[in-house]
Order: sequence, then C-alpha cells, then structure tokens
Amino acid sequence: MLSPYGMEIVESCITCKLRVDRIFCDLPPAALQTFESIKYATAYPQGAVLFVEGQMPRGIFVLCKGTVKLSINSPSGRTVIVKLAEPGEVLGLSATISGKPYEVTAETIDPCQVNFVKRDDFLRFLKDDVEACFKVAEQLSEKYHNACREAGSLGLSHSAAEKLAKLLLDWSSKNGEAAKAEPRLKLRLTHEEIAQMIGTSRETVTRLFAELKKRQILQSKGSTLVIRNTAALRDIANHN
Amino acid sequence: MLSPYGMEIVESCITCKLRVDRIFCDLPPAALQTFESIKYATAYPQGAVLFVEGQMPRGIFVLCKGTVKLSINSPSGRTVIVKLAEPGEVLGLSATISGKPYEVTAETIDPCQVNFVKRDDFLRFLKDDVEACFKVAEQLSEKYHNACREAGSLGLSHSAAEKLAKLLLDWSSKNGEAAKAEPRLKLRLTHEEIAQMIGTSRETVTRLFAELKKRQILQSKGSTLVIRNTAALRDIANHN
DNA sequence: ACGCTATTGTGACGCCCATCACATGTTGTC
DNA sequence: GACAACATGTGATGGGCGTCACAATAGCGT
Repeated sequence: MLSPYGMEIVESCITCKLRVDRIFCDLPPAALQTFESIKYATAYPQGAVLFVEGQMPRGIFVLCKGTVKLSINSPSGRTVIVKLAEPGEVLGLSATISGKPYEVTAETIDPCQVNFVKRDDFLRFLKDDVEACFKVAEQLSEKYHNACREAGSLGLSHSAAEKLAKLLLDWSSKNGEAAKAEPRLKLRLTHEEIAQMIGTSRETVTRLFAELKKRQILQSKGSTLVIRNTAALRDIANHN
Repeated sequence: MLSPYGMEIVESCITCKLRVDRIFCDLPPAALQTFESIKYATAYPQGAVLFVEGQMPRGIFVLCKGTVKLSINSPSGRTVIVKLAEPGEVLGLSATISGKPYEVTAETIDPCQVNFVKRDDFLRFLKDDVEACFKVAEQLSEKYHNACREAGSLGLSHSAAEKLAKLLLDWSSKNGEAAKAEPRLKLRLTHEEIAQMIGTSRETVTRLFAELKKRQILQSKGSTLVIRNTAALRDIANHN
C-alpha cells in the first residue's frame, strides 16, 4: 500500500510494535478492533502541517512514524517550539477532548505516518470504553507533566547557555544513547529552530555551539554531535 | 463544623454552588454520592503546603475555597510560579493518575477549603465510572491548554514589560471585572512573587509598576490596582 | 507606640544577548 | 557545474535588565 508520497503505510494497530511500550495502544482486543475501524491511516511528507493553532479540533492524530514539531506562533512572526513529538504520541488530544481550538501548530519535520480519528468517532469511542478513557487521562497527564518540566527548565534557567546544555542533555537521554561515555546525537533541527526551542536568537545558538566546541565539550561530524564531556555540560546546565 | 484553624467547613459536594460551572463536580447523583464517601474535607490556613514537587502522589486535592500557588523550585533557590489555582480546580491530578511524582509544589496563599481523595480510592472511582473518567480527561485538557498558553506568552514575549502587561490583563479578565472601562483588581502577590510568575527580578517589577503609574496607565490604592488605560496596557502586551 | 521584619523604592554598574550587517559554507535543483 | 535558497559563522553595537547596595515604608506582634 502506497500513499500519494510514495511512503509505505505500515501495519495495523493490532500488529504495531509500539503497542507494548506506548500508552494508548495497548488496549484490550475488542477496543483495539473498534479503534482500527474508526482510524484513517495517512502518510505525510516532510513539512506537512497536521493542524494549526486556533483551528477548531477536527480530531486526534496518533503519530506512528516520524517526528512532528509542535509550535506556538505570535502574529508578529515570533515562534516558540514547544516540543518534538515522537512515535506513539497522540497529537491534538487535549483540544479534541475539550472542544477548544488546537493550542499549537503541528508540522512534520520528516516523512510521517499518522492515524487520524475524527472527533465525533473518538469521543464516542471513549464514552464506550472506560479503559480507553483512562488511557487518555494517562496520556494527558504525561503531556501536562512534560509541559511543566519544560516550563520549569525554560523559566528557571536564565542564561541561554544553560538552556542549550539542558536541551542537549535531554536529547541525548532520549536517543537511547543515554548514559554512554560519549553520547552521540543527530541534529535534526537548524540553529534557528533550536533557538526557538530555548527562547533565544539564532546567532546566539551558533556562538554557543562554537564555544562548546572550542572548550572540547562538543564535537561535530556533519550533522552528528558527540558530547565529549558530559560532566562539563551538566555543570553548565545546572548553573541555576 | 469547625476545623482546627477555626475555619468553617462548608457544605457537601452535593449542595456545592461550584457544581454548575465547574468541571468534575457535575456528576450524576450516584457518582457524586460515591465521591462524597471517599473524600476528606479539610481546611488549611494561609501558607500551608498541600504537596511538594518530587513527592510521590498521595491523591488529589479539590480546591473548594481559597487560592493555591503552584510553583516549581530549583535546588539553588530559584522559583517559578506556574499558576494560581482557583476554587473548582483539581490539584495533583496528573501526578495521581500517572503515578509519577508531583511536578509542582502547592501552597495556599489564603485560608483554603479542600477535598482530599486518596489515590487508590480515586483510581477505583474512575475505573467504575466512564463519566467521571471523561471529566478527568477534560480537566487535564484544560490544564494542558493553560500550560501551553502560559508557556507561549512566557516564551514569545521577550521584554518584561510585555509579560507584566499580559499578566495584569489576564488577571483583570478573570476577576469578573472583565470589560469595564477601568477594571480593578486586588494584588494578592508581592512584587517578588509577580517577578517569579513572569520570570524576571523583583526590582524590575517595582520599576515597571512605577513607570506604568507615571504614564497614568495604572493607579494604586493600597493593594488595589486600577487599570486606567486598558488600551495602552494592551499595546504594551501585544508588542510581540 | 515601639521595634522587627517584610516589602517596596531607587541609583549605579556591567554583562548578556538581540539585532543588524555581511561573509562563508551547504543543499538542492535544473 | 552553476545558481538559488538556505544554513552557518562572526564582528560591532547598544539596550534591557539582573545584581548589588541601601533607603524608605508598611505591617505586625507585644
């Protein structure tokens, strides 16, 4: 099965490998069957916009493959990137539940596979199944939890260096490359976008990277970063 | 009925006036009855700490009366106030659901009346009642929504003046004093705490207030603020 | 009324970083 | 391979605001 963009649409939710470790996918067979029947599997190319902040919610988007950038934009062109969503996450969930407009804009940063569920179908699905409903509550808790941590580290730290260090440590801890001596990570965002994540300017990000390299804390091969001195980076990050 | 602090503990959830306009309280009679049986009505004096960030969740706190300050603290003493919770809000909800530690610290800023529900009781309650479970999802959506708006206006605006203006407008819109010509509002936080809400220093807040008064935009009588020029304040706030 | 402490007001100084302005890669496209 | 279009690197400059230091009030308990 090929999407308009030539991407292969992978398996159904029932055989999906994410089921085990991701909230919301490990429902009892009956519920999963129902879910299967109301979802629309879709593929998006890089740069596609799933929804825009302010739009009334059309439904939820379960991210199965790829990465989605969630951002908030001001009328005057300023942008804050709230988070990068990974496979397993449900996007537009809170807006769909509450009926309020999407609070963020969701844009794919690489080719993605997504399951879309229309709002009405989804709400009906939830009302029929306590278990599913509880999973949703868990997902939302998770989201809220992360939003708080985000706000915390963004608000608590003042210098840009601190925030960048925190971001890099955060990434390296997710990439599975966690507690290695010299964790590697692929930079999938431009300096501009990184700046938008930590609330600073592009130039500052460039300069910070330059300094970190000069101080032998970082090293870059193409778009791959190597953290050569995790301790030092942590010091910078914790200089609250 | 009097609490240890001499505060009168008000009516039950069944006769509570918040029921109509607040999520989570307008359940069907049966569910409400159950809820009534598992909750502990408690009164707290000003300055009491309901829970501390990092603690494992003991349960939820439904705020019935008073105001609670939710904050995140760094080991080095820095503090960010995430939000002020008003009656009707459920505190510690996401932690209780997910089983992860409380992500914020909750401290009363005036005498409060609170209904506490133990985690186990609460989870059992949810599993028994889709409706209640869905309400919880709605609450969480709400929380998430607000957290995003928060993060947005904190991250998008760069000058402290902007953030203070936004905060004041936000407050005046909540206090019911909404769209008056000259909205009034009681300042219940110190400059220090306001600074912690908008991520700036105490002195800056003082100076900003001074300037707003000099420019005839604000006027203060004791702890009461009057916004004399809403338009001008809005201009400052939207200078993204 | 009297101190004590918490809060607010204000000046001086200096650093961080946003902004502007270019130079120099790097990518993708035809 | 040539040319956009974009991403990155770097200097110069200036303002916002954090920080320190201290003065002036305002509450508050006894």
